[in-house]
Amino acid sequence: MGLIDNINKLFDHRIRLGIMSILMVNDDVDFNRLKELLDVTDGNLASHTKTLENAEYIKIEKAFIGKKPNTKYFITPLGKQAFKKHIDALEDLIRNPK
Amino acid sequence: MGLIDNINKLFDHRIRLGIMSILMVNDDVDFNRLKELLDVTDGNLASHTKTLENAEYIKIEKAFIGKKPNTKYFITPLGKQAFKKHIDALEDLIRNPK
DNA sequence: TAAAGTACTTTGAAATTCAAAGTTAAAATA
DNA sequence: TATTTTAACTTTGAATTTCAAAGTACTTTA
Repeated sequence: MGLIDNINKLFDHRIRLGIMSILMVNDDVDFNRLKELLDVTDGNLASHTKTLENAEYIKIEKAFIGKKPNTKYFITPLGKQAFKKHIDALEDLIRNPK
Repeated sequence: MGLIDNINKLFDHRIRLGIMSILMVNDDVDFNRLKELLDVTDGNLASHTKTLENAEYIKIEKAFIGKKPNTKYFITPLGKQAFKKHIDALEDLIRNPK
């Protein structure tokens, strides 16, 4: 087994890493806020959130705030767990690469 | 400026992350040892080391050990600096994503 | 009713990744 | 001496990923 096997491929990507990091510490974040924090285009953000959603690492909630449609993202328990494991693997790799 | 701008794209990739982590704590590591630690194919390892070499993050040294050719990899000061910066950005992102 | 905003989905091209096969040169073996 | 093996790649080509831009559907505001 290689050293990097516990590093989650889904989190190899900076944008997805950013999304997860943000969702780890914020109960909910909406589309535009994520877009602004990460400085990405709509389509790009949408495809990365979808990737994380397919893995059931995040979930989506749509609602109207006043008159405007609003989409919020949440991290799931599975996502939280996977992310923690990834961070642990990262720390391990960096501190302990034999 | 987005949250993830200080994350180095070259280190997004698990194999390159692994190579750098290993070279951060080992003065020199040879091709076969890297291959074994990371559990990758020859061609795959060669292309990732080349990517890091092109960025001048690592350097190569060829010699014969006894009768056998041997290739050693080292991290450069630039690479060390870039990697530290990346790790700091990662920590920042994870602890502080606003 | 026309224009603008939200949150996408689709598209298509470019970039990246990978294993496998091929290469080169030296070393060991027969 | 001829053949095989080993190290460390390079090349190839296919699959996958990434991305911005364009398109979509619905809603609100002017």
